Amino acid sequence: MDTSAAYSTETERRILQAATDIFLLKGRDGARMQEIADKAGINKAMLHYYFRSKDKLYEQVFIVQLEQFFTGLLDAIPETDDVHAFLEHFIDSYMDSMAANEGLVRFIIWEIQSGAHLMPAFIQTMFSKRGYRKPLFLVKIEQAIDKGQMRNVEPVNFVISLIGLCAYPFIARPVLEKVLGGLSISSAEFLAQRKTEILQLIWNGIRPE
Amino acid sequence: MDTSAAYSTETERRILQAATDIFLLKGRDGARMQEIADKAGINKAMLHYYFRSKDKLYEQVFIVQLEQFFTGLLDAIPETDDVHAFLEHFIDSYMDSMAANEGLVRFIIWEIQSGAHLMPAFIQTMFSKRGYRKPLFLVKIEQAIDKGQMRNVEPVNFVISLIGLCAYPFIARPVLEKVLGGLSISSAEFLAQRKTEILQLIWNGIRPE
DNA sequence: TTTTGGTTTAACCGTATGGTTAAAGTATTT
DNA sequence: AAATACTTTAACCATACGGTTAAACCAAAA
Repeated sequence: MDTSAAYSTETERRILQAATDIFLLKGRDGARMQEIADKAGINKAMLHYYFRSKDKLYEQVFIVQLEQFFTGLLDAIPETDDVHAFLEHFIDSYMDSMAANEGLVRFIIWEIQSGAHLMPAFIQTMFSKRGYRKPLFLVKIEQAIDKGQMRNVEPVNFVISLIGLCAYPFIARPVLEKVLGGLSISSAEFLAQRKTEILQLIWNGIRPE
Repeated sequence: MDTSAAYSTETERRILQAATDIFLLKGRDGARMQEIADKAGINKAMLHYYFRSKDKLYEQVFIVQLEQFFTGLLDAIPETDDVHAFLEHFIDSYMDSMAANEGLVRFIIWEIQSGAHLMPAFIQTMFSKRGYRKPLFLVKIEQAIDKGQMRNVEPVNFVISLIGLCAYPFIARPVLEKVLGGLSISSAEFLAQRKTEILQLIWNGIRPE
């Protein structure tokens, strides 16, 4: 994953890139400043010179990564009013996004399990950058219910269900791949099958009575 | 959570109990041997005397905890042949179990994200203790499909969906509780609502065509 | 050319940590 | 009671780690 976007000096960029690689692989506690420095090919003191502390460096990496991920996610919410097409498109791009970012998924889950302490700051950053708009997703659901296009589900719970169905295989990836021997969650075959199974389950599950 | 079951000496039991508390709370890397010793009220050297190393101690805690969790889970698979009742019962007991073991969920997720390296050893332990039997869950699904009680879903994917729908709120708990301000995932109200939403979604979703 | 200010390096520091050890304590056996 | 084997303790050890510092380096300003 490329993080070099807007960071001024070459050194700063190399640090952030190396820190990203290491933090995604080993987590906050598992990562070592020396290892990051080595990977960046610079002196360890530079890490502190540019980012002050391990915590601050981690926070930077976290914010950049999460921003990229959520930006991709929000941009993937399609505009169509057709419920089936909407679901199909969302499931498709959300799962592709997770399949392509194994390290990032692990990173986010780690952070969440540690209490998601950086989340509020991140949410604020996102809001200030994109401007607040009422969650498009919930609006779409309410509209679809009003139009009788879907059953009267509880919108928030429905979003949790949809995300859960898509995300769970990636969260549980290491166990699943061990238990289901040989199967690869990111393989084209599994992904395709999973996508259609989710779509069918949801589509039948919300069909108006 | 009580872990004292079959451990011989008082000291051994106290160590394991303290280690469980600390590991569930702070994870493998975050936990300190000294802290565990203090909590157990014994000398740090005892940890190594009885469990050799931090890794070995962690492994013991992990196996005991996971065994308790999965035993509870397997015992919760109801015997009924009625699909709706089966689903209702499973969702109910699975979610109650997760709601009551916040620390354990975090612990398992941590371990999974670290690569689930202890899983194979654990699975072997479980098999040797309970004897191998073909997963009851999959058998039930195949039977229900044969009898025309549910749509022709892909069984493994269906299990992943069901588990994902139940587990996701607990996995994402810290974010959800922050984003949905004030809401408590373990509250009776949310749990009840979530259970019925899952059951409805699944039940409608697998209805034969 | 000298000065200045940012950048980089190697060496160093204090501390926390997992782990060890030798000796003391305690129960059990002979 | 003496010997033996197990248990517990306090002190200690080596190392790894995050972080600091003083000096060197280097480019641009004066």
